[in-house]
Amino acid sequence: MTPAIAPDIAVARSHTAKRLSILDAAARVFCREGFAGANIDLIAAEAGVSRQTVYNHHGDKENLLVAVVREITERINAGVFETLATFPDKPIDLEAELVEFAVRLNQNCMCNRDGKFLRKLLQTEGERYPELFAGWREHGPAKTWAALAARFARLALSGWLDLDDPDVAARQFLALVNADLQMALIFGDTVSEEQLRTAASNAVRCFLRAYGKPRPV
Amino acid sequence: MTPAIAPDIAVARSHTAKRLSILDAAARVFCREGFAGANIDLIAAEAGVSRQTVYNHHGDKENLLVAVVREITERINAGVFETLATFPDKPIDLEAELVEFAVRLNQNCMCNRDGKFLRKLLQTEGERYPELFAGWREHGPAKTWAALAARFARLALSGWLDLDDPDVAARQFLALVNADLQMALIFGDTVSEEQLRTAASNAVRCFLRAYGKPRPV
DNA sequence: GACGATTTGGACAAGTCTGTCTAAAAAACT
DNA sequence: AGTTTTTTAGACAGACTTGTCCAAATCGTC
Repeated sequence: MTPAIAPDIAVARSHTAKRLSILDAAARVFCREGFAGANIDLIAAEAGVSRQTVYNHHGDKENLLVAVVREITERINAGVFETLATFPDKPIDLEAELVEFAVRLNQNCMCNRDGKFLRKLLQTEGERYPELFAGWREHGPAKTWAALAARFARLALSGWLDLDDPDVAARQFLALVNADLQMALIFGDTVSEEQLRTAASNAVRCFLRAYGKPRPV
Repeated sequence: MTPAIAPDIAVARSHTAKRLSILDAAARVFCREGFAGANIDLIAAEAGVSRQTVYNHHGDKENLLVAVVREITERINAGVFETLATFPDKPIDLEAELVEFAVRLNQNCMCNRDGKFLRKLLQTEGERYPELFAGWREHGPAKTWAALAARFARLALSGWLDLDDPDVAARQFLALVNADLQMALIFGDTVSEEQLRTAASNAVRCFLRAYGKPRPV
């Protein structure tokens, strides 16, 4: 078996490596130059691959965009899921733990490279290829909001929070967390961890002033 | 005098009309297709003008982008300034008046066509032409935040609010107001006034739960 | 009706980009 | 070592853009 499987794996490894390299370069270039301005020769060069190879792997330029979006969406969803699992369901110090959670959320989902790429691609090409992003639209933020809302609802039930509408609260939490980062995100600046922590801290303080309750027994 | 001025005015009127028509069409096309994808023939057609006229007015394609950004930035700044003047400095019913203010702010500044254009152009071309948007960056949102913060500080002084940091509160207010509109804004959907009002209402309720005080005497 | 400025439509060269094709080279497999 | 698959480099046609040029047409004014 091994002699039959090993080559497949080897092929798959190099094949996949090139595939990822191309998707990576394509994401960078699409993001930097926009779809129309993206040059396939440049993508190939940045991927360290010949142009023909790009065409071999993904056919069309439009097809390449589809593949890029699919790839990034999957990575982001994984990151969101992973981070949501670290939500402080049974907190000791709710404020501190929410701040840490917010920092993780931003680092893993919004502020990393994938987040920046997806956000920009959405803005740039979202209207032109609505069907491309329709999936993300429903499975991405909507799912995130719902999951976060469920966590907040639980905290409300166990007496930590006083909420009317957990869905609204979840959206507001995310909005507050990004309040101080708007400019940096729009301009694609890199955000230092200190900025991230300050932003999260401000956000959580406001959130808990609005919805917090004294620590339950 | 009139015989000397009248023709100038008439010329200026038609000249200005065409100029605005071109800038308008250019904004639409740049926004839809990105800088690289924007076609000058298309801009001319949408402006109802010949291509040569576009070149007569603005010379270069890059120059045209500069003119578009300048024009839109000015319009937006005017809208922000005008709306800020309607801030409820001496409220009777603070919650209701803040909601109305938030709705106006979104209608006049964030959610109208100019706001959408500028936001998208910034995302698309902000990194490529940083000097182009540097002015906006400092004079736009920074000024808005500061002005709004000053209004909130006044409300705190007169006993309506309990604030640590008016600047943070101002950013949070704006973030909250947009919390429910994120998706629509990213995808360029049109936002109904009802959505706007609900969003503003949720935002103000949260904001006042965090920072509000019982009505002062 | 004549004049001056602006606008128009179309032609044009120069450049860029996509997507295909080829034959040669490299890599992987048996 | 021999075979098969993938990759490469380069040439190529076709299409599309930008920016310029020019002669004809249009417009508002005198």
